[in-house]
Amino acid sequence: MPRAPKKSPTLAVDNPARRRLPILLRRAWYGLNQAFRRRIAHTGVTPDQFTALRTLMECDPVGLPQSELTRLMASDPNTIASLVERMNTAGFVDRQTHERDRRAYRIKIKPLGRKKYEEVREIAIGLQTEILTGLPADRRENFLEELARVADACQLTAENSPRK
Amino acid sequence: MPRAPKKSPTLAVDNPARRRLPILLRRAWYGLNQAFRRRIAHTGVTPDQFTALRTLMECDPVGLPQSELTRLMASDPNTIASLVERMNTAGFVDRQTHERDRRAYRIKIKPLGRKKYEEVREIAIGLQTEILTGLPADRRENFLEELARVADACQLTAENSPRK
DNA sequence: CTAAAATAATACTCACACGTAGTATATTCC
DNA sequence: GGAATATACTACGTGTGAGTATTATTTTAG
Repeated sequence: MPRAPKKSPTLAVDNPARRRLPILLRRAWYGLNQAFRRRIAHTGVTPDQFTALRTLMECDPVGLPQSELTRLMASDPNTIASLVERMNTAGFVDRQTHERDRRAYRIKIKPLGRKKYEEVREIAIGLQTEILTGLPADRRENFLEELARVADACQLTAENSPRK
Repeated sequence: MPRAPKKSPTLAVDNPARRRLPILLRRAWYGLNQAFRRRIAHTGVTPDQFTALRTLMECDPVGLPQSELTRLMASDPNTIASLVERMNTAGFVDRQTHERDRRAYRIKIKPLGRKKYEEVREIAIGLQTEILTGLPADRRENFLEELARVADACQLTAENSPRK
């Protein structure tokens, strides 16, 4: 027996008539990042630097090893190395040799970094709130839950797609 | 009269205990992009180049002005200029002066570009399918619909956050 | 205990996001 | 029709993402 006809004819997942995950993710991320960058440009902090500051503020009792910061930011050791270097130059963080592992650094946020974080955080909260008004209030938590699942899947797939 | 207690106490929208949109979007986009880059590295095409190829394939009767490509990719004129230059050097596209506006270019996809597009497209479809299995099948369309709303809101907010 | 493997970071490279400033061409307004 | 304005693009600089290769140190295996 043939399958029952579907409500919509079967289209390839990349058919322009359909909603496509990569395109939507790209547009959402670029838009959010761009809006954020513009709104915080006057503070001298970039979006990625804010991510690092937030990570340090939330996880920092005595500072984080650079490798741990890399992991928490779902980023790359090279990227974080230069990011931390700029933030060190800017006086946002302090970079000391790790006390038990002399290969490693321990990154600590400095008072100026805390001050910048608090300043930018207000703007970040406003922006996130503004964006989420695009969804009905009773859909938001569920949407974020599903987005978290997709994010997990993306990260897992990246880890399972080796460099070669 | 005080407000009735809520099921969960009210947390700031950026409280680490909550799901946060910027963090999830960042993780999803970086993961997806990284997985895609690794899987197509052997073709010599980058994720952004594939986005350009797709845009040209889907909208191209006689080629697109560079500014139109910029708009469709939700990107920046400078970024697209260098992207197109690399793709021109690689032989994926052709860049001619626009026939009616001598300031502008007309970007056309070349046979090699089409071939690369078809090759990478298969991988892109596989990846997108793989990621979406992280969501129950009956949730996918709705999720994409809501993500599209969020993407719209992000893009709109970016446009309304002027450079200065 | 020493050789091999794993780990933390760096250096160099390219791709790309995007800001500012400048050039060339089009359009508009008086 | 000529000046002001708008548009399409380029040149150049900074910040960031990420791959390869290399160095220093730690851990592990034999």
